[in-house]
Amino acid sequence: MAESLKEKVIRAAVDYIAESGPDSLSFRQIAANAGVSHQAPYHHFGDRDAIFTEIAFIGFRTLSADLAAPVRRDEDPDPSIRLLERYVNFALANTGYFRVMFRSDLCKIGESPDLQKTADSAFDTLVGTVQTIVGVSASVDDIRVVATTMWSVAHGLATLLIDGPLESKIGTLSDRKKLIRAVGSQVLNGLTA
Amino acid sequence: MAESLKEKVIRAAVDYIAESGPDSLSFRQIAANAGVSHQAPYHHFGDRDAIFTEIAFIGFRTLSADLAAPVRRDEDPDPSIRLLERYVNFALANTGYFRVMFRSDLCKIGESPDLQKTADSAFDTLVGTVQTIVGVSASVDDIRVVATTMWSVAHGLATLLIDGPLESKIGTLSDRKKLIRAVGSQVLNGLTA
DNA sequence: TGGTTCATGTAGACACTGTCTAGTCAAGTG
DNA sequence: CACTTGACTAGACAGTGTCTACATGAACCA
Repeated sequence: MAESLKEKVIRAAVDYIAESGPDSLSFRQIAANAGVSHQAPYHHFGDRDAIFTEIAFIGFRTLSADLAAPVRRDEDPDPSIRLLERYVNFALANTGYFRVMFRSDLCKIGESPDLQKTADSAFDTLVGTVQTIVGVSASVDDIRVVATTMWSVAHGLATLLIDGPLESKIGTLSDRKKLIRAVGSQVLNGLTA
Repeated sequence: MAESLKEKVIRAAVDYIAESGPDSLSFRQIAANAGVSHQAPYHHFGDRDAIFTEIAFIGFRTLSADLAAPVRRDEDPDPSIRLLERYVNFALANTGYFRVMFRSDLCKIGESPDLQKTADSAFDTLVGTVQTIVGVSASVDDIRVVATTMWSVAHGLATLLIDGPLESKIGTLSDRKKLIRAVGSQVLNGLTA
């Protein structure tokens, strides 16, 4: 089946966002590139925000699936490092989605129940992984703190890698895979202490 | 001395960005609010990007000063928790600046030597603090990894707090000061292990 | 079969935006 | 005095999101 206009628009938008950010994204330009009138996309998305909501939705669904996927052979055996790696790799491989997912001005998570549910499920996957790390006997507060720590590290590392300032500062250690694992084992020390 | 138009424009822009993000910021609106023609601000800033560059510049200068400030009595005695607290507090108290500083599409750090220098100095302050934590005997690679970890945690925590999804997930622990210190001591475990 | 509905598209208009260009006006300077 | 300079106004332009009206063709049903 041929790609529908809706899919075409999303793909073009995500590609553009990964390249140049969401701000200068022009609906009309995308429509023109697709060889279609400037109003055609509006039949699939109510307004400009709706496309960002859709992009965030797909993004959270993909992230959730990535985090919950079965362990592959080439991944780190430690679950917390693996979690960090998967989160950062998702962000780097899906920058167009990632850039939108956490921009509260672009997609109002609270206003779309579907989006809210998908975002929650991604977070639940993360909490579930954390639970296997700290053990079932841990208190609710402990789990929350560990989950927040893990999420912060992963999100911060991903953001800093994507938005640039990190790579240029870190220098020789900028081999990403090595850097991610080094940071992961650093944090891991704290979790198991 | 009365506030100049340039200062007025920056303050209005930062206030707006903290409230609604940088995307929908309108130069013309700000000019109108200041009771001035739509072209007046352009006399102080070459184009739309120039104001973001200026905002980022002030932001990095402030962050650098905050991180390097002498220890106050009400702050945590542990230097790494204090670093985390200061970084996150800066982001929460200066959201308008923070939102711009790490948006590579808004302010091209590399294109402005002044901005580059200020951003570097903020990072150097961070690395300096890390050095006092891990000790002078640590290897360069170790310092880099620890600095990256600290920066990632701080940046991720700040971003997640500002952009929303964290507060609603963490629930009872959402008292920010407590949360920040809990995450800090979690990571601290890893650094000192 | 013929009429209706509906998804999917086109086209024109509107207000708003950043930016370009030209012009105004007062303060300072030789 | 003439001239420059800094700070501002004003008009025009193309590009944008959005509103509205209209076209078309497939699906559905009496």
